[in-house]
Amino acid sequence: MTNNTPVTLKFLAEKLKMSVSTVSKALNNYPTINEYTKKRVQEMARDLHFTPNKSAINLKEKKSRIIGIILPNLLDHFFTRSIYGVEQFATQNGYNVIISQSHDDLEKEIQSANMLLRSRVDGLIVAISKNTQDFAHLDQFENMGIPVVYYTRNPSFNLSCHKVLGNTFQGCYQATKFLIDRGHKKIAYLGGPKMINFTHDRFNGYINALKDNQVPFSSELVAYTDFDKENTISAIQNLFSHPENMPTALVAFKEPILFDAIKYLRSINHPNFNKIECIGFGNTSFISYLDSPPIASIEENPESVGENAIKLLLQLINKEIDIQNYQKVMVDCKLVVHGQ
Amino acid sequence: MTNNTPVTLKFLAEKLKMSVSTVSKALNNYPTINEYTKKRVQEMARDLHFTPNKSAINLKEKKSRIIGIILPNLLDHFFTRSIYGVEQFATQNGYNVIISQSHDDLEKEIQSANMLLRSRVDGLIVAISKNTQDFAHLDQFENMGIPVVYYTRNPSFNLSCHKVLGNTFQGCYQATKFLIDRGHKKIAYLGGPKMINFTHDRFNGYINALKDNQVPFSSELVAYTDFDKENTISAIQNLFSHPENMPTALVAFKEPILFDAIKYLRSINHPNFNKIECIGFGNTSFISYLDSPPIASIEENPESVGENAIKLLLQLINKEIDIQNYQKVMVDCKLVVHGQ
DNA sequence: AACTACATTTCAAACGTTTGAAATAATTGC
DNA sequence: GCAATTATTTCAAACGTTTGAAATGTAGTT
Repeated sequence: MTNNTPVTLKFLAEKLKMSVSTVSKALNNYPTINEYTKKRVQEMARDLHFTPNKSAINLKEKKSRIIGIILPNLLDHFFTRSIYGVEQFATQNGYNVIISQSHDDLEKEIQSANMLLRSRVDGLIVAISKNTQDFAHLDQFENMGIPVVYYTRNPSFNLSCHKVLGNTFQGCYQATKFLIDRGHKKIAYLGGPKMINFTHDRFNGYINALKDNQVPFSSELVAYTDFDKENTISAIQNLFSHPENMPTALVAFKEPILFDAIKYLRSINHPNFNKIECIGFGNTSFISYLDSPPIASIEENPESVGENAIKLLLQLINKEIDIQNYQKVMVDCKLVVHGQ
Repeated sequence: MTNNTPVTLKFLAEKLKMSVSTVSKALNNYPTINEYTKKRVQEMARDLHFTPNKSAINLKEKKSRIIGIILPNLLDHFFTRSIYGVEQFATQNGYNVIISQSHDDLEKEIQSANMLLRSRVDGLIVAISKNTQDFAHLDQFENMGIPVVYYTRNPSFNLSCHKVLGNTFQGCYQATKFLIDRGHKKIAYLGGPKMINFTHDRFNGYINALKDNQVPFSSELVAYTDFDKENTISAIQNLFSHPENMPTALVAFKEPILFDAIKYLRSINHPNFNKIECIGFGNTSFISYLDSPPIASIEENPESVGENAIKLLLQLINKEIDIQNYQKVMVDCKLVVHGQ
């Protein structure tokens, strides 16, 4: 049975023969309302399935209790796992979350931003697209007093924004150190696209681990790839083409690249294949299905990154931190060694 | 520079020394408004970064142009891919999407439903949790005239609801037929949790393919597992424990189960391991990294399932289809044969 | 009975938009 | 030059809620 008259406060008030404000206050448990009245109102509201209209409340309250998230896509487990952290904490604090994918396209990112602005989100969490150079569409939010927290992918050159990042330097340092401790001297580094901001941090983690442990650096042991397969293969070929600098270990920027590397080395029957120890960022369950799994993974703790982002955002929303007092939060990575 | 006075129609009106209604109509391109006036208003709106308040519009229009989606989780590629289809088509038609995860928990699903109801979504797309038996929280929507489309996971016993489903019978039939055509007589079937509604459809696809091709059926070739690893292993052990019914091929309910199966068979060095041909539902990019990949995958076309769901939902919202005229849409699977 | 004190309820305005009806201004025809 | 049209703008109510101020009701005190 479809109910035609929507159940509003007014409707309840008429049924109960009292004023709208009494009904409202009764439902919101105002101390000035008589207990018996409250009970009557709440019962009626329940029986008639009264559902408060959020639009009306938002309009009155001038806030939406909605957090917007913009991210490149939902196919990357890093992002979906990070959402888990955001959602969990947001829900606990009475906020809802609208997720919008940019598909790594600036135009789509702008659209998403505008729609979230119209929806008057109380705050925004964003991982920018590969192509975002101009930030007008995101600066709008701060101009309207709506806090923005950049997470993971962020405008690295810009210090005037809130950021929550994986400590990708530390992660890469740790991985490299781990390999050094296992006796490797020729550790290859396969980096990601240079335009992604933390590419350099990871490289620095690698370099510093070498330096701190007196392992000589060679540029022959470093190559970069975007996420394109062909590109990755040629980068690996490059890495393994210098006899005097033949890698015995590999640190890779991200999981799919790492898998491509492992697969390639296996396919060419590299003589020391089973000696080569690999580590990459990311730690999907799929690893357990590989026949030659990486020796360890750099777990980026996406849930924790998400949780830190929403925590910071809520502090900004609640003005516990001034919006101009720009914060930078680093979330450590954890080296997960895979069992045999 | 943070702007304190929010830019509203009223604010624009004062600046321009005209009435709020003129401003509103100018922005909405009413034919009765003078062209020059429109231009002035639109310029001012642009310059002052006027952003219409969606809550106010929703309240007035009595619709939100928001579609709600409830699904078990975002870690499953089927769901994230399906969202792509929904989002794409929704955006094209001026709708936004709020995604909510139930984490396969009924309590959380109820919470999600209530929050979407308060948000006055114009329609709901839902894949129910494993434990959803009672539908009161979802029936609310239809009672308020808000259409609901169940997709993938749905209340199978209930005919009075709109459904969009993968044609899982056809997918499984096709896969089984493919294996029969390759000469297999002993094809094992590894099914999923019995409480998921399409478990039976898949099994029927398997059975019917056997029947239609005069391949004798044996219950020794059938086993079930929930998604638990141990459970899966013991199911496989079971399948391969009958000498007179030793499988030479396998159809698996879903990808992780399939991978577990392949891994196990490899680990025990099954004598005919490289002869055993496997197929499973799902078609992730991981497959390319496996050393013993499945011979084919049953591609469920999640994007298409999502797109069909949102298309149907929009037709219901626009009353092109009566809400009581319950629809069932089936989306065919496609067998993707791997490798050379 | 009159007053105070307190408990409870109601009034009325506000949030930002839309839109049909009414008002006003500009143009045309004669 | 004035009525009749037509073009353009404004008025005012409505959407569903919240909330401080005002009004009303009740009980207690003298």
